Amino acid sequence: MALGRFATANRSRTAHEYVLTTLRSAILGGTLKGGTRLVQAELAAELGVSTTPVREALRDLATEGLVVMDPHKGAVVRPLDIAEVREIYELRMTLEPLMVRRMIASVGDAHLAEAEQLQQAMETETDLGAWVDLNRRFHAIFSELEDGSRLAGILAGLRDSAAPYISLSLEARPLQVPEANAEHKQLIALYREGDEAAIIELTLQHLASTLAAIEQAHEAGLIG
Amino acid sequence: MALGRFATANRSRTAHEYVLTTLRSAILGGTLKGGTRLVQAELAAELGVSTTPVREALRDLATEGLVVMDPHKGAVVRPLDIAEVREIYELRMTLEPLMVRRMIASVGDAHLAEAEQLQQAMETETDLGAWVDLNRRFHAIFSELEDGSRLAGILAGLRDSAAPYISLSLEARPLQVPEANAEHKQLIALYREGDEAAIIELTLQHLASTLAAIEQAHEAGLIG
DNA sequence: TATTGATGTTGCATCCTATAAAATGCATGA
DNA sequence: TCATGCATTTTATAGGATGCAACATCAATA
Repeated sequence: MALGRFATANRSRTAHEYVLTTLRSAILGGTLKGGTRLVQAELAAELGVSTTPVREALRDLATEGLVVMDPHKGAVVRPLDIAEVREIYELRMTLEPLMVRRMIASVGDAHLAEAEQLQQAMETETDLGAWVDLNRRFHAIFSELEDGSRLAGILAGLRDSAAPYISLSLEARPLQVPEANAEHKQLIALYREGDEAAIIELTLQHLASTLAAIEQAHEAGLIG
Repeated sequence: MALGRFATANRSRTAHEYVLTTLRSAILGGTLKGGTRLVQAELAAELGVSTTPVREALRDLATEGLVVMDPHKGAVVRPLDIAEVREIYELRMTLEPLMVRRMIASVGDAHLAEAEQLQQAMETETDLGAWVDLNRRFHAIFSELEDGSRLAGILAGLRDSAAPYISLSLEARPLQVPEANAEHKQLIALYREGDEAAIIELTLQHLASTLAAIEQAHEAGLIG
């Protein structure tokens, strides 16, 4: 099942946590596609732990919404359909503005400098997987400002659920990358100015264009 | 710890599910108060299962946000503070209108008749615990119309998290009950008419007044 | 203050049981 | 005779119990 790539870069405090983060990365990154059966014994053997922490991790992913579990039947990677992606984006477009307002209040120069560094790295990054990872870290800088709040948790869950689709969409239409780079640059500038309305507008526009790209890729048959 | 009252009325398919629903009810109903330590061995003995399903249930509750778990430290019932209650209501006031729009589209006469029955039962109910349960079932009729959607899941989580506070607030200010009864009656009428704007307005007003009641009870020192 | 030891509790591995789905055999009807 | 439906067995896999090891906490001591 080729989880080794994820399994190595991971020094968790507990086996359960290790399995959880490994599986989550594999699902979000698209390595584990929707519909894949997740057999406890197989995963345990592959990751070098017993089935107990694997079961716990699968349950966590189930309540997070990334896998589906039925009693005595087992766990399956949740196969999102396009309707659910649309709902996720509807909710994000409703909630992200609230998040923006809070982040403006708590963002500092250090954060913006860090964001700028990542932004520049993304400009020159050619590997798509690496770019996606940088992108995640970029947005994490802002999200972590409000870490621990309900809103941040909900949005994180929504973003995670749509992440596999974004990866696929980027593969299908790589020209989205320069667009996103430009938007990130603009975003930093707007945060420097503290222009709330403009940030919200840019955010909504970014979400709308991402959803449009996913839908196009879906209609073209590039996404299940 | 007196979980027996919940433990009996529960015929789950798995021990894990049984523990999960039992603990959740106890937390939502206020039997297990915020800050209470949840020791796996104790719970297992009390519920007549081993520690394995208990741990799984605790993890579920942790990702639901009802308990906090630290590695090797254990689980504690999450002590909500008033700030978090405010955030929950802010989010609900943002999201419930979306939910209303969907529910109007899918509600039928049978649902409204069922809601009316519950509404009438609540008019005459004197026991507070029983009233709270009827209230939950009343709102569940509407929520279940959209069951399975992301939005419904998020809202269910938010409502659950605030539930202990609502219980406490009702105990502190029982006059909220007739108010709520009147609002429920009005709600049914508005759904019959399909008046979207009015339903949303009433919903927001209901949320605002509930939050105000909780805050008053909090300021009066009746709520931790 | 730092260190060490005792204690309680979690976390994990192993073994066993319960369950659901698949496979097999049998009977019945065309 | 063959196909089809039903009952029964088999097998794969999830769920649960138990025992032990790892860890955090706190108290006692230097």
